[in-house]
Amino acid sequence: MARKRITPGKIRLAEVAKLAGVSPITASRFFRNPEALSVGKRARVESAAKELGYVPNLAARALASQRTEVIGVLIPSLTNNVFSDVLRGIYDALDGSRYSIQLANTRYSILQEERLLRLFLAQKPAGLIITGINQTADSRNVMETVDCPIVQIMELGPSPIDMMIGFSHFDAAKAAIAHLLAQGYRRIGFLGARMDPRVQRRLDGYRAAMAEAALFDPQLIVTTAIPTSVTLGGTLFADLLAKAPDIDAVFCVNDDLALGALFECKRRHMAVPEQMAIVGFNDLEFMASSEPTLSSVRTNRYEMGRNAAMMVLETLDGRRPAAPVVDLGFSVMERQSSARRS
Amino acid sequence: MARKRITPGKIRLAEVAKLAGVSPITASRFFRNPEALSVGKRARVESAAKELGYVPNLAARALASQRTEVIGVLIPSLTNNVFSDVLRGIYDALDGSRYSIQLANTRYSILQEERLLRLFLAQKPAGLIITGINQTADSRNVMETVDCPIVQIMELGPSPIDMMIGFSHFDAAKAAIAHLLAQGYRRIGFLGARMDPRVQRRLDGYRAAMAEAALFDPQLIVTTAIPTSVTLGGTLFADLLAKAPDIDAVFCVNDDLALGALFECKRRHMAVPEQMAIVGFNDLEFMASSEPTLSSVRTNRYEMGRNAAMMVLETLDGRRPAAPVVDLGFSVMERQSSARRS
DNA sequence: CAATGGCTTGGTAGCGCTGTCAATATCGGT
DNA sequence: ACCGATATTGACAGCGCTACCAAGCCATTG
Repeated sequence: MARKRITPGKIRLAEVAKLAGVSPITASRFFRNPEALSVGKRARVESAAKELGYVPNLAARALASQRTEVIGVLIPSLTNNVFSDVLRGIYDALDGSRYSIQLANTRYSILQEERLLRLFLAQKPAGLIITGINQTADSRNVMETVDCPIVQIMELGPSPIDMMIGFSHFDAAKAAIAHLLAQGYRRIGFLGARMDPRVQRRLDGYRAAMAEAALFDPQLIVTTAIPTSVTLGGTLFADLLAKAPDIDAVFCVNDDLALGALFECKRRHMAVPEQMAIVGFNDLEFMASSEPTLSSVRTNRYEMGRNAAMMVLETLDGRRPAAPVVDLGFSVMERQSSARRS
Repeated sequence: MARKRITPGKIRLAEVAKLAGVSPITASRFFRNPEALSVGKRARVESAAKELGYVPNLAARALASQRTEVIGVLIPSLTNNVFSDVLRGIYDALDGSRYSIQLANTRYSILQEERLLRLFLAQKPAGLIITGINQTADSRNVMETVDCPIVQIMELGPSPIDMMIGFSHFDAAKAAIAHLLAQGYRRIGFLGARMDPRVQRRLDGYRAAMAEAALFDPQLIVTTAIPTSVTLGGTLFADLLAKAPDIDAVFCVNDDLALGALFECKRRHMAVPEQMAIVGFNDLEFMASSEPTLSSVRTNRYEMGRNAAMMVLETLDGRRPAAPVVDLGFSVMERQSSARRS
């Protein structure tokens, strides 16, 4: 026969309830919905809990209530600064709430993503934040059957699973090119790395803008599947120059590439922007303080993370967010590196 | 009387056991220690689980076993690239294991850290990874009484709580200064931001190296509590030049500051390294591809995270790691920005 | 004054799994 | 063929909390 597995010093809800002179269930209610208690008992339970240093056992709570207080977050990369900003927003928004974060890294693989998704959803998360709109069909199915708020972040698309917050990468890239065209640049190269779906859409935006201006030329495009880096920016820029020596500007799908291109220009003693204009994407902090300062497309990454988490919280609170799809927009930061052609 | 709360479609361990023709407890054992089963039953349980798509309920497991399969990770910042590298190492090491990560951000506050620590430890984590060696006395007490592997990362110190992996920030800074001295630089400035304990120790290393060379001068030091950024690097460097216009080199406590200083030099048309040598810290990727390339102290951040997680895993497996304290060292990457003085 | 209804509180059972120990099967050695 | 030792398997209870229902309490109402 199994023995009583008594746990000596541990403080359980029952101990708090006894000290407060109420039933365990009333004490339990105090932690979930204090409003439901009479003022007197509320105070008694509160002080008893504090006196004993009670910390609820989350596993027991999850088992009994059949739900957890965990919000799953799926992002494709931990290295990319873009996602660290988003993450910071999410953590900040959830700070102080009773929810915690379960983070996983899909490494830009939608199959990996699907696997992680199943893993997460099996534990009944309170909510889910997932990157992008390119999930596998199975992933979508799983998400549609599950009953928890889901926010897709980073971009916008036609059929949100539940909620969505992001901006149009196509429009953002197009606006960057429009800026360069307005400044008088004509042979505008394109540098792309990693080529994930969002980068792909930036390429589409570039292509559309160039085609509209009747300036499109496939020779101007250099891309690679290799993950981005400053060094890679230099290499790709060199490749581009080899293919199209007559370019007068380059649009980089992110700021690391742009910085690499800038350094490569310096190495070749090419004047920026006189001989070569450069525009990046994301507007990381350093873009505003380089020499020359680098133009970029500002995206609101921190707000994206923060709002996504807040949308989840609101839904969990029963208050449906004002809009299920939020466009955070972007703005082209026009700096020295793309100033008007002399 | 309470009703049977039956959950219709859900697959529980009992269902798997029934299909496999074994008792639930045997099925349970399969998931925790397959070796303990006979080959036949092992195969039967395995195929039954796969057929039903069984996913264990972690909350129930945690409640019954009185422990979780979560490794807590406490880091001071989500923005700092340094920590994203460490995190990536941790995630990579734990990928495929049954453990998951619970991440929290202390925001460089040891009080915040203590609060998060209590929160974590109350849920009985399988292990803990914590940044640095400057915890509050209470934090230390809590950690010493708890029974789980704990790894302190990022630096080394005299009295590890349990395990420790890092390097000497003091020695690393001293080596950077030694390099500059060897190259013939004499008036070497110091730029510091955030000034967390590790940065402080780098300052100590700088001070010691300069004092040994009889070149120490407090006028050469510029620090601030403001979080680091490239822009700040430019600003601090300008401050330093105002205080000590005769400096011939500058040691920056991180690479962002170094990059900012480089840009400021360019803005002032100061030749690097002819008029001003620059050395950074951490050796982020871009340091090797800037123009000129920037010297820095390479630290093994990814390995630090990876090894820390592996040390936890080994301990949980009952295999005590070879060494409880690991010094990952550093290396001074000598590049153009600190080449010999002409 | 009984009936009604809202607010609070409590009792009971069970969420899905595993720790402990006991029982049974297997095996080599004498 | 018997013994003890080892490898497998099973029974039971309970981890700490909450869902559900019921009951108690009080004020209001016809």
